[in-house]
Amino acid sequence: MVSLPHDHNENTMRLLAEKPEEEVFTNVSATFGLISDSTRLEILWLLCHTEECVMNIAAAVEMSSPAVSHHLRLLKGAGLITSKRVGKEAYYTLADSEEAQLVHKIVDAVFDMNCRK
Amino acid sequence: MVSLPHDHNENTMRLLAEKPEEEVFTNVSATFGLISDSTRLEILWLLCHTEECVMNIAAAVEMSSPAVSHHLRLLKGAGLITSKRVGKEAYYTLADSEEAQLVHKIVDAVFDMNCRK
DNA sequence: TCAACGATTAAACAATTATTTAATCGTTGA
DNA sequence: TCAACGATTAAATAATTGTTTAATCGTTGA
Repeated sequence: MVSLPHDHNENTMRLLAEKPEEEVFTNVSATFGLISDSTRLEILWLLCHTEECVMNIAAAVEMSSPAVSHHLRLLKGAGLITSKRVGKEAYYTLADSEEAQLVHKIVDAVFDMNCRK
Repeated sequence: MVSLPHDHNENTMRLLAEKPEEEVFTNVSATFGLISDSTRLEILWLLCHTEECVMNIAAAVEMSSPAVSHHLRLLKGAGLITSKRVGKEAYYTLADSEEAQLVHKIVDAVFDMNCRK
């Protein structure tokens, strides 16, 4: 329950009463954090459209495999991508979850907008 | 034009041919960067629903005004919010632009999803 | 079985980003 | 006009995050 120094908008107090928990902001911002790094976004974009092993992903985004591995771990930890091991290779692709679908849609929407201007 | 160490998915080469420019990834990830900080997300959420001065925003998110000012500057620089000065106060609110609308929609969608679970 | 390969991990380092503190600017009203 | 207030800026500091390097793990095929 916060009190405001100034009182010029009755809207605000009502609004603050229904403000989501701190934790929700943390979780939501963490989701955006996953795609706020251009390398990681590039990797995710790739995995939205194909399934690939670490070496190929690394070549595609022109980064070392440890760096890519690190980003993959974050994306996987958040449940946005999945992996399977086939022989020596680990293949990554977009997860089949509601969250992954939503992020995919969101990424597409922002790309659309950004490519129009 | 990249070449891949391995060749196990014909999809990928085709895909890479239409991969967006590096700059697009940078711009898009920067947009997500704006809402990847929980304080800034909280501020933006607030300004999506009301118009307020810096002191009240600072009280609502329980931060100092210089810190809030700094975040406001980033959001404004990106065109997501606007401000007007009335007397001593500066009032901030969501910008009336296509980009701001899209970000608003996106934020709502992720909140919805996060609050259901 | 062991060398080669791809993937992962950990530690060190580099870079970026957020917050605090202190100083300054602009506006108002006494 | 000047003191009080709200907002902003700048510099210093703190915290977070990304990348490199080196070492390790798991799998395969010679």
